[in-house]
Amino acid sequence: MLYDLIKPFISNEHIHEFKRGDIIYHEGDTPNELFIIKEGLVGLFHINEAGKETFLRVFGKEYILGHRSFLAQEVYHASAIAISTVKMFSLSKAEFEEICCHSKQISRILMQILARDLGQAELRLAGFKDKSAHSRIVEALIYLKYRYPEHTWTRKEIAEYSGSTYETVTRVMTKLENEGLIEKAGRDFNILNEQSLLDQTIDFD
Amino acid sequence: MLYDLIKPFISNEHIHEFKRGDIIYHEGDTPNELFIIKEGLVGLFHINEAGKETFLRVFGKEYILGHRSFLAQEVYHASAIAISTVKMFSLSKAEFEEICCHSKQISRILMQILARDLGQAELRLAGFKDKSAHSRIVEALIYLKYRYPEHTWTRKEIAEYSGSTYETVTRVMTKLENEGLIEKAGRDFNILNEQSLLDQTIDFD
DNA sequence: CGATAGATTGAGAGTTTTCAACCGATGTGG
DNA sequence: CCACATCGGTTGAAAACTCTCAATCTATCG
Repeated sequence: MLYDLIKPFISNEHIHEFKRGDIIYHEGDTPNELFIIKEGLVGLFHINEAGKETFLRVFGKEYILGHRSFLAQEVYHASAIAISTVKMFSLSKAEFEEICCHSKQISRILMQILARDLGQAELRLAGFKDKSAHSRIVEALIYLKYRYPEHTWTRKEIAEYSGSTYETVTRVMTKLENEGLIEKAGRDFNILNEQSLLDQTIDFD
Repeated sequence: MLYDLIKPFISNEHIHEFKRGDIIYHEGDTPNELFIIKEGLVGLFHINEAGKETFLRVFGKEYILGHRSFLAQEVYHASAIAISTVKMFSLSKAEFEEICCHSKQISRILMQILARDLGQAELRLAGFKDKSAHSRIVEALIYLKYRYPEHTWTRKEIAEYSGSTYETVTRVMTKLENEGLIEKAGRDFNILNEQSLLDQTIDFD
C-alpha cells in the first residue's frame, strides 16, 4: 500500500545488498536515508551493554525502514540487522521529505503505521510483565511463523522477540511438540494446532 | 506546540471533568472523540485478566489523548484513567480529521509525537528484559518526578510504570534514602543526587 | 481523633536464567 | 561424496531475582 505510493519515486540507482548478519545501521547513528525493502527480512534490535539483544520489529518485502527516527527527528534508537539476504532501495531524507509532505495520503499511512506499531509495542510491554515466558514464546512462535513462514527462525531470534532465552525457547518448543501442537522439522518447525496454541497465550493467575 | 495549533478549533462547549480514579475510556471501546487536557494528569493503563495494571504513558496539560487509536483506526488498546482531577476539551473525530488533515504542520507534529512515543516504548520494552527491577524503578522515579513534580506519585503508580510491585518500589526507595540519593517527605519524595541516581540506571552484568 | 488508603518489612516460594556439557544438523572442501 | 568443522539445539542442575503473602505501621483527611 505505502510501497505502491512510494514506488514511482524510487530509482534503481540506489540499491543496497546485505547478507544475513550485516548491520544496516547502528543505534545512535544519525539517519541520512530511508530504506525500502525489495526483498529479504530485516530485524530491528536493541543491544544492551552486556551485548544482549532485544528483537523489536521485523520488516519484510516492501516495508519502509528508518522512518521512525526520521519523523521523530532523533538518532536511531536501535540497530537494523539483515536476517536474510536483503536487497533495498534507499531514499535520501530530502527525497522522503518531498514525498511524504506533499501527499496527504502518504502522511496518513505513515501515521497509521506509527500508531499501530506504537500500540503493538505497548501491548508487548504490558505482556512482558503480566505474561509468563511460556505465553510470550507461544505468541512469538505464532507471530513470526505466520508472518514469515519462509524464514527458518532460530531459537535465538524467537527468544529475543519474546524476551526470553534460547534455552527456555527450546524447552517450551519441546513441550509443545510433546503436546502435538507443533512439529519440529530439522531446525524449523510447523504449527499443527493453532487454536490450542492460542489458548496457551493467555495466563490465568 | 501542538496545543497552540489546535487551540483555535476548540470550543468551550465540550468540557469534561474527571476526578482521580475516574475512567475516561476503556480498552476495547471504539473511539468517538479525542481529548485535549486543560489541566490535570491522565494515565494510560493496560489491565490484564488478573487485574494487574501496566502504566503505559502519562499525559499532562495541553496533551492530546486518544490520537493513537484514531490514527491507527483501531479500538483503544488501553484504558485512560484520571490520575488527578482533570479538565479536558473534546473534539469529535470529524473535527479532528478536519484539523489534522488540512494542516501539514499539525500532521507533521502528530507523526513526531507518535514516532517519539514508539521509540520510548521500544526502549522500555528492551529495558524490561535487560535491566533489573532496581534500575527500572530508579529510571521511573527520575522520569515521573521531573516530569510532574507537583504530583505525589504513589508506590503503586511507580511500580506500574517501572513494571514492578509496590513492595519492591518501597524497598528500592528505602535503599536509595539510606544512600542519601533521595529523601522521603511524607508519602512524596525528593531527588537529592540526580547524577548518582542516573548511574544506578545502568546494569553491568 | 478515628477511619482508611498507602507504606514498610519480613519470610518463603517460584519462575526463569545461567552455566555447563553434549548432541545433531548443515554445508564445505578435499 | 565423505569427513569434519561449525553453528544451532537440547538437557540438566543450581542460582538468583522478584514476587507473593502476611502482618504492622503511618500519613492524611473528614
